[in-house]
Amino acid sequence: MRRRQIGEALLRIASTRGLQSATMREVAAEAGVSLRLVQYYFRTKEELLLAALAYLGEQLTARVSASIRALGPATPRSIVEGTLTAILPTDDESVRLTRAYTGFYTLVFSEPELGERHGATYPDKLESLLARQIAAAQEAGEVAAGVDPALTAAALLALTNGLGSSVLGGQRDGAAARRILDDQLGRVFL
Amino acid sequence: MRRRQIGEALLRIASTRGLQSATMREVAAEAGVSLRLVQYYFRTKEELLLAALAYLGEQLTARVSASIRALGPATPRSIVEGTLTAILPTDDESVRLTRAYTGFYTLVFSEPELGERHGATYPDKLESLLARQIAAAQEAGEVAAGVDPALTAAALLALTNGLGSSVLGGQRDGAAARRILDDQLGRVFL
DNA sequence: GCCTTGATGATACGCTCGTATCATCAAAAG
DNA sequence: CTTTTGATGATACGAGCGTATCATCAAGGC
Repeated sequence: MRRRQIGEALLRIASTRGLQSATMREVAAEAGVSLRLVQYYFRTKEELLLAALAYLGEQLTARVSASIRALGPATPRSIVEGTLTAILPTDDESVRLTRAYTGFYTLVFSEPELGERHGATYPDKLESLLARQIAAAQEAGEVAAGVDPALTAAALLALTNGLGSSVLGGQRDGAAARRILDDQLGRVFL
Repeated sequence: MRRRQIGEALLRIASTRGLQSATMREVAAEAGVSLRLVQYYFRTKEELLLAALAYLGEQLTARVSASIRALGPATPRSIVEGTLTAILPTDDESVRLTRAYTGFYTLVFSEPELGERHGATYPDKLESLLARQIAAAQEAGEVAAGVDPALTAAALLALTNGLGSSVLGGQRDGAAARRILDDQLGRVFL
């Protein structure tokens, strides 16, 4: 559909030139349509941003589940590892997704209404999912008894986000970030 | 001096309304001077941003050393802990600094020239400092032998940055972030 | 066959931005 | 006393932004 085509164009701009370059005119050019058409399908820019954010969410969850599936049978560890490595910007697709996502994340800092209108509980859901898997692994004896699942899940997710920022900032590449994450995962899971 | 007064005004805006609201006119109003005066002391906006970034760096390093000093005698662990907790947005000052810093950090994503003109090796310096302290603690037997100082330093710093983002994003408060960080520190240091 | 309606184009409006220009004025220098 | 120079004010300019307006046109319902 036209809406999707335009929304994807915005995401493409957000992951290359940055979300602040995603003006109505730029989005129209990127999508190969006229400015009028963008306005026709999205009455306001906020509407367009919200739609694009929804598309991004779809792609993100699709990537996470694909990454979990790629790690073989679903064990607590494979779920945790698959989730975190899917988020880490290691290949082209994850770099694109992470770039676009952080663009929206920082945008919400200056336009809090956008976040409210979206219900951005995405990180919280991920975190509780991870905590449940760690708790399950702990019951199965794959995680040391002294580990607090909630604290550890939060730490792993924050670590992954921080590593992602450092990769996007050019401080290290995806492989190095992956090594750091794997090292920490190896300290959580026995 | 006038330059400092104006630069601090920009930082104040960056830490409250966000860096993208720091227009020349807003900075002038915040500093209580005319637009012309801002232009007089900073010929271009980039010059102003660079100067403000330098001021921010000063404040950041000052806070880090104060936080290390506050933890008593300088041991490897107190240095690591002081550095990381100084960065974490737990009180008003650190929230201000972190907000402003992430503002600049994300700005560099869209204007890479700004980062080049500043030599933003700040995170790398912090990371190697932490790695040295962890290695020293390891030699003193305060850190398990199986720990890789470089990987662990990177992980702790990325964790702290990720926690900072989550605090700024309203996902948790500074105290909760502090608990997560302390938990991880307790797993590194015996 | 007309007429409504959804889709598309061209263009304009009002605003804010960074920057530039012109004028003024106090104080220091000669 | 005059002149120079650094500091300050008022205002303008051109560009880009989101949004709005007006016109056109193809297709489907009656």
